[in-house]
Amino acid sequence: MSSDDERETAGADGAPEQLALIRETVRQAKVPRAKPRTWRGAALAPELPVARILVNKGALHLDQSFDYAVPAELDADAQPGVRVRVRFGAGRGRVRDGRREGGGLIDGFLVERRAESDYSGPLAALAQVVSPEPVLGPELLQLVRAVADRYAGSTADVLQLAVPPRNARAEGKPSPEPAPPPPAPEPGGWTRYRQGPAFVEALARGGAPRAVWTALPGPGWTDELARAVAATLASGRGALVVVPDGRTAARVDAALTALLGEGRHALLTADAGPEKRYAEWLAVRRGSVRAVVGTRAAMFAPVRDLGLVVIWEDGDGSHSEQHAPLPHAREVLLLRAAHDGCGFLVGSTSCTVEAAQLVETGWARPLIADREQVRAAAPRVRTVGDELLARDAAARSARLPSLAWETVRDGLRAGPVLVQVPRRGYAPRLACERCREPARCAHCAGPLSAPDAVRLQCDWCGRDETAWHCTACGNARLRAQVVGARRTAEELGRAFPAVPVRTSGRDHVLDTVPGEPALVVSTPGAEPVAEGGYAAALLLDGWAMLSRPDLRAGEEALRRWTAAASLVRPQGDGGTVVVVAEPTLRPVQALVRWDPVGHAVRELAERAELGFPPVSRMAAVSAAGPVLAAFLAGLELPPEAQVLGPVPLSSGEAGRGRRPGGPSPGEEWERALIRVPPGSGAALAAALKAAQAGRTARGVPAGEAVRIRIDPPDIG
DNA sequence: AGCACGCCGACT
DNA sequence: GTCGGCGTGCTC
Repeated sequence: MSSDDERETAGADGAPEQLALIRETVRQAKVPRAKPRTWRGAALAPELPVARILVNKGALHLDQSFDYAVPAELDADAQPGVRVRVRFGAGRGRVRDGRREGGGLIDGFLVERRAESDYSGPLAALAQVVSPEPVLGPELLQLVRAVADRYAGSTADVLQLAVPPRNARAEGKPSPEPAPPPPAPEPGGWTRYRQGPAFVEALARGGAPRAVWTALPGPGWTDELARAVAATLASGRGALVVVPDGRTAARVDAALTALLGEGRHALLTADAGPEKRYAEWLAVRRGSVRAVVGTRAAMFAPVRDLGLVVIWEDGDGSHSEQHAPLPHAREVLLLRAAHDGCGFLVGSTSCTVEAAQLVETGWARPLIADREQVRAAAPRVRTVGDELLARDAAARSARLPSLAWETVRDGLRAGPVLVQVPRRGYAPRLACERCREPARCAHCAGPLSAPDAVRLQCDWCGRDETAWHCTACGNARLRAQVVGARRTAEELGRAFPAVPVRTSGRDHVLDTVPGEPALVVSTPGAEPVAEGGYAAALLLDGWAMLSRPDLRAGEEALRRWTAAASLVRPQGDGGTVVVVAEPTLRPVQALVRWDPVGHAVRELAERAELGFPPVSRMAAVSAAGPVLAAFLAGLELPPEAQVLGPVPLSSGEAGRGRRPGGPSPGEEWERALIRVPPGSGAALAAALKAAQAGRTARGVPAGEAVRIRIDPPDIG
């Protein structure tokens, strides 16, 4: 029991308790718009005595709000957006001493004050206004609802992501005075892009340009990003930048500080403690800071009068929120841009299929550099196929082809050399033995797997494949692709004993390395920035990346290679990249040509042809077998929807850990995929949400949970 | 999720 | 008659 609870039960100053409701013996006949006049001797707020509350109870209802009466003494504080506590849940309540004892106190947000309630029953009173600080404004609430709809999730779940927990100390301190808008910046590095200066000028003029920015390799992008933010501020509006991790946030933060000085922007990352973080968030909400850079939780940051939203490196997996309903930062920012009519920028040295789609549909325009700019900024990229691996006698000790060997050796004379090695744990997938085309189901083009050594089965629709042959070359033999390159890197270190070896990986990530010769061994995404750029990079994880059972394997490999290669000096300064991968593969060729957009456009065309996301919208629904069958039977899907499966979920896929609502050990869970054509995504989400709401309204036994995942990432 | 209400069988 | 089994439904 909290101290608040005790205080109230004791009735010390007890105002809320005095206001307790007398249960009416006979329930009022259905009189709509009942006024909350069922109080005994308690004064209500004279104006707008009804408060609409979103209670913080996720599983209970998906969207519903509840009306409470506003006691006169809470009238002033009970403004829209404040945090409140209300009694909720005890059925119709026990009556004792002529007073109604409600359920426990739970947290909620006051979203509206009204004159009357639609609810016909007697209203309970607000128990407490936690603080008069309005934290949930109408724009943020609208966004929260839009995200909940987009992902077939509950408003309460999204609210938990969007509004940070309160910190009383941070709330007590006033935020700084807002700074006046800065002058519009010069275009700086944006002149390297054909439409770059126009984009920045449009922002400075108060316009809302939308663009997919394929950033040139090298360190220039942070300053360019800062200039886009500064231009937005110059127009008197706010800006929001979401980046994949704290390291990147720190780099953008530094660029903003260099351009704008201190105090004009907030840094919202998990690195700061709760008090600091909440203080920053409040400064944004109060309007004293107009620009934000942060990691994915910042996608909800309540920036005043939003003029620009930016997502950097939208292909990075950390842009997917880990909590229900698992929204993706790019999609949330798209919702914000659509609703607020603000500018939108997705930037990366690579290009996702989703970003390419934004351009193809005409919603956004490309911000790209001419080929000569690319040539001036990019390193030289060369490839080595694995057929050469073991043959080279000179490099046998490191099991490296001679080209890779020489590149490292030469690079080490000029500076640090980056070696990208795969992380462990990539699942191998089946591919054509001859040409390595991924094996796909003839019916739905889902990925094939071999549950036992004999049969072939589709992971999506569950059909057995009895006569597989490669659609690209006609071959009928498959192979499972497996790799292990970490040892190669270790041996590489031994092969250059005079050179320091530094590693950067999951548990120990380096920010930067000095410009002196060193071998820097890193897993993808953890590459340190080298002062002055790397002299060379060796990308050893080709097969591991391309063997992942994932639709995005090619795009993801290219993204990680491009990100690493972008840290290497330009070709003109001797920068060289060697990628150990089959030179004929599309992502490898795209890297050599430095053409991430071309790659994404081709992938997009292929996805369209096969009915894959993001051209179609997909949802994964999983539950125990019979529960799933009943759920699917009760769904009122749009007619164009196609249900694939269900198929049994392997225990690994079924759910990490034992989160509530997930399968318990030994339970047989299944998964169905539902796909709809472009334009029907909202209808699909609405159908799923309605079905889920129907179930949760009457409480669901623990074993009967149904998990819904819009845009499932793991559909192979 | 809790919790109360309600409609059934075995007790004083 | 009335105590209490848990099946159903509501929570402003």
